[in-house]
Amino acid sequence: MVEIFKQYLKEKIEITDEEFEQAFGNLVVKKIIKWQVLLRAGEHAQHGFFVCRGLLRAYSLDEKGKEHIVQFAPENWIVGDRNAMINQPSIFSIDAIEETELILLPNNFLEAAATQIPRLLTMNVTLLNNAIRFMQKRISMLLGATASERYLDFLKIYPNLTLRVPQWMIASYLGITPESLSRVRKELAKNHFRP
Amino acid sequence: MVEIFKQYLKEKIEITDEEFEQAFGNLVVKKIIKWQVLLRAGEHAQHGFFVCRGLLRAYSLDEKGKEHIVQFAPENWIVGDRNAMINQPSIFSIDAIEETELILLPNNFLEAAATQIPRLLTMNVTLLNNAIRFMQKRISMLLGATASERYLDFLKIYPNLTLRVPQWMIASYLGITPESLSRVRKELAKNHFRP
DNA sequence: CGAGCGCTTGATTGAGTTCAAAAATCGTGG
DNA sequence: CCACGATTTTTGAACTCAATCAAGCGCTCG
Repeated sequence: MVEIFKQYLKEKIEITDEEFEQAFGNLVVKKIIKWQVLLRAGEHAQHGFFVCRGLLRAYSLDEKGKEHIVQFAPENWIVGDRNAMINQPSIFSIDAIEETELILLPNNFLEAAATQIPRLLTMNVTLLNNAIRFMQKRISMLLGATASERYLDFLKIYPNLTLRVPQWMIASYLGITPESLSRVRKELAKNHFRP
Repeated sequence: MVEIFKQYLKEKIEITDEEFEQAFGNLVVKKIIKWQVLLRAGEHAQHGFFVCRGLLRAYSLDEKGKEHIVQFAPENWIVGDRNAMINQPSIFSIDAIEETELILLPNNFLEAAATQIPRLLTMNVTLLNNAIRFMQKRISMLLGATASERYLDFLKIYPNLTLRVPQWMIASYLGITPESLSRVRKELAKNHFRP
């Protein structure tokens, strides 16, 4: 499993096997079952998570008790709570949609590892920038797109998740009801759309 | 004007006047008039901007030609395009809602200055994390909140912008029509709400 | 095998949009 | 400083997309 993370890093930055060992020798791999909770809103996160196999989701509850899925994290995604960095409770929860194998990334693991491999800092900034651009796109979409546009956008971003995520969760990610999503899909099917 | 930026930095990190001079001696201050454009979507951004006085907005256009305001940047806010970091064209435009005095922050100015003051890197990461949390909150809101909830949220985030930003722009930020915002305000006023 | 969950479908409702036009505010030149 | 034209905001009426409520179907897993 750690191999997968090494591969991921190698795509982002040049890193030798020796360097990897040196900086990430003691990574902890964790295997969790479906629906297992990794982080509960209000708690202080101890780790971020790199997904080797499986599927996680990050979601928040609004005052009305409604779930809003902020992000899915399939293979090769990192998900975690940014508030941990400034010692604040998490605003969202994280749990597993499938049985998942993941690597625990302690809150400041990148900063720590960077004492050995300074260019990890650059990578960290790149990752953060990516996250920001991703969210800016999402905001633009939520501001303007109709239900079916949102669904098409979801398909683009997470091409192979359609069958792995239950529809009511996709609906929650899109900010529409499961009923609406069902109708959107029906409409698209009628117009010969192939997912 | 540079004084304001120095003050801003001092609140974020311990920095002496000497250090500031050393790292930021050659900052460029720019004064722009109302409606002047600083960055056009599709261009490659050269700078981010720190607002000393005035008010900027970042907005994108969707395929239907509709404007979506991603962010306002009043005094002491930094706004810029993250795509510049990875040499990609900007997805949004930035212009001035008021006559504005700002400081140009060249794309890698923080990394450059960090050669002199390493703890600037930490600050950079903190800023990025803040941006992410801000956007996560915004996404949660857009997924679930009604028009009037959105407006109340806007008032909380930008308390003193109500009179400085035309209503049609606030509406664009909230993802509703100006007409709807007008009705929301009417309704709130009826219920003795004081802005 | 049946209880429960997820998905679909239908009918109804409602929040917000659209279109139109009046009222208020702003800004600019005389 | 005022007046006029343009822009912004408000108001009204009709409409639309998606939400809600409700019921039925099909699957799975206990």
